[in-house]
Amino acid sequence: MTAISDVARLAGVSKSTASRALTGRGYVSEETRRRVVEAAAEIGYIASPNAASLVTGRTKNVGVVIPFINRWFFGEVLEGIERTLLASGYDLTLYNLALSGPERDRVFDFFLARKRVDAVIAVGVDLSDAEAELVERRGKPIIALGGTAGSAPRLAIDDRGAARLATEHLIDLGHTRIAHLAGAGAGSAARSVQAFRRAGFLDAMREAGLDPVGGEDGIVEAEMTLPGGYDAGLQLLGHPATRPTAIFAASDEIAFGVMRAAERLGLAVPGTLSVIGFDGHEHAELFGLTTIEQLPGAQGRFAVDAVLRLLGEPTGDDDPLTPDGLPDFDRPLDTRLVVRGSTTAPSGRVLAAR
Amino acid sequence: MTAISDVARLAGVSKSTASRALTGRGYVSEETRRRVVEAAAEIGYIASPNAASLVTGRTKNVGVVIPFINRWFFGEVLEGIERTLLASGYDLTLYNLALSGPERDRVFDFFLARKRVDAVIAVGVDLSDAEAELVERRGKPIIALGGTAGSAPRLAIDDRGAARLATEHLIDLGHTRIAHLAGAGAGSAARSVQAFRRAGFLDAMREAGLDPVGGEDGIVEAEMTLPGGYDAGLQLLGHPATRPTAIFAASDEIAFGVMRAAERLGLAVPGTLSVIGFDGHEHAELFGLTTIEQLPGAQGRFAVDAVLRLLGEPTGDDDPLTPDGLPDFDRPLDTRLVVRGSTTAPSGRVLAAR
DNA sequence: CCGGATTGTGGCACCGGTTCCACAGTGCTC
DNA sequence: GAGCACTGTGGAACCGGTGCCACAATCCGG
Repeated sequence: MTAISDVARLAGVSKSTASRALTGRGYVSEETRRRVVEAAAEIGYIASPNAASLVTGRTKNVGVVIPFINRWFFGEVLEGIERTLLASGYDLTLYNLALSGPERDRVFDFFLARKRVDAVIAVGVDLSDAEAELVERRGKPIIALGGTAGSAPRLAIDDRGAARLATEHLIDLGHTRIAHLAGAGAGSAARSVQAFRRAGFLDAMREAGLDPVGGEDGIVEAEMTLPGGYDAGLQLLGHPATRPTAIFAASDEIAFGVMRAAERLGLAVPGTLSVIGFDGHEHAELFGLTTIEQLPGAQGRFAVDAVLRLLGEPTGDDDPLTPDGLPDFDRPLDTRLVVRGSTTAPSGRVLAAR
Repeated sequence: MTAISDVARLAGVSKSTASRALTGRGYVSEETRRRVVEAAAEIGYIASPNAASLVTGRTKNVGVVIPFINRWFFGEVLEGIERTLLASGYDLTLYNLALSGPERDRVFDFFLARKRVDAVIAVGVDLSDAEAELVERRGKPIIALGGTAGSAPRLAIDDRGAARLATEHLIDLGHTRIAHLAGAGAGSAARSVQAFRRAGFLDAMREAGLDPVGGEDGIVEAEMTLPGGYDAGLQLLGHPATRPTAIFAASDEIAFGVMRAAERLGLAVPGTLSVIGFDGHEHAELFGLTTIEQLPGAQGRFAVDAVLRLLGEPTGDDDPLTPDGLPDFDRPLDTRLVVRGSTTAPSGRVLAAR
């Protein structure tokens, strides 16, 4: 266990000079710095971040709260965050936060409130005001990515507008019997991504004067996974009489499940059924899925940039997004409609049947 | 910023007594403990892990090195690790380690060598002896899960034996024209999972006196992703003359890609082509994929248990795996063959064509 | 040539805990 | 009743750095 005092002794300087030489803060002559650095290398000195954090109050560590790891969107975000933090010399502490329950409270009380992280990035979760305040009161900024965290700055796409766009794409193609496979929870949690997408769907339908097809109140909920989409798809497509000619799925994973269900039922996509997804999943191209593309990896990087700026870290980015150097939290993140083979105009046969 | 001295003052005791009362170490009367705990709660005291780590040398933090996040197997492992660590009060610091390159060196030199983590779990990577030693020399145990880390203890399935079993399943069904879609790198990195699976395939083929079909030397390599399997599948299945009747894919994701390629080419699975995968992917059931199932989530928990034992942490597990309380690193982790609809006996037509 | 600014260095307190040691009181054994 | 183990508590050193302050030397402007 080599300490900085060992380095100092070997280099023939005081602890403070050694510290200045190694951190680059304060005045040190070039000659002295060289000697200290050499001494450190010679004995394999590695600074203790703990000791440094204790006095500086900075940990060079960012906490990431994320509800799922094994869903494509979240995995991409996490990868983007990880790479960017690493490049800036920050560690990433992962909290795979369940949506609710005692485990969740524990994460806040026991983990996040402690002084281990400098900031928190909350991905795709809705933190209550109390939860957010618990962290912020301790001087740690929070950035919400695709969710909310009390009144903390929020980076997100325009889910509602994009969902509306997706639905309008189907309407423009001539579909009138359109269903929405909403993400589970779209009805309950008012501010969730699922709820926004559902609202956007309803916006477009209402404006076009169309009634949603399927389900009890016109919308079927599905777990945001491929099997979830499959099950909901079987349910929705099971009865020929009430079958829609087009489906807007709340995520690409749901859409893949629907396509699988359609295949199982012998329904041709897009011949008999058009499907549009949401996310821009990496498999969307291979399966020819029309979708609303967003870029989760880039969003992760973006969130890290924002956090580092809040921490006053130089980001080396000489083109700040706004004059004050902070990103414009009001501007939604980029999305675009990518039209592929899974959507087309409704077939004459089906139109006639209607 | 409340410190333990504030708690001590409020409770009318000394710092040391407050510390003992809160950590539960050493003698404190029940009455005093109660007063201290109350005082702590009253002022919202939260201990600084930094300060504690500085003196105890323990960080209650485990580093996880993992090459991919967005591949099913790794995502599952990560989730399993995360939950288990959290339940034991440990933090998880994530290092999304690329397979090689300067970033990789940086992770070792800059991050892992520092004193931030108590131990390292290396998932699906092959750490060189030098890399492993760099960490172990600092007194931090390493556990390798499904990879290697110098001479560190290793938890893994029997990839070679399981691959052999998968291949034998195809042979038992009567297939003779069998191809293997190996994971990219199976040829180069000798100790990789891909290489073991490839070897197991060759074991079975050799024993049955069969020559592998397809590719230059009888094996086609694929990225271990769905698109990777799709591309390799198109290539392998493109020429009717050399087309195999069965494929053993090195991962389920490759297998899904192959099935998609077969669909594109109009080849029925399993009618014309049998496919067996490897991993037990959560979508395998939905797609009727025969596979070698392993349980990555459980493996992650298992690795954490092993690490906590190495750290001398009581795990509350009163049924240790071996008498010394450490898992049996020589016994391979569980796998089993799960037969579903994607494999069957070769059709007469194809047999005749041969 | 003098005085203030700048550069370079060492000493020391301090961050917030843990732990060792000393000491006092209590209960028990012989 | 002496001796000892055990319980309970406070004082102080210490973990490994950082940063403030004092001090010396050099530089530069007027």
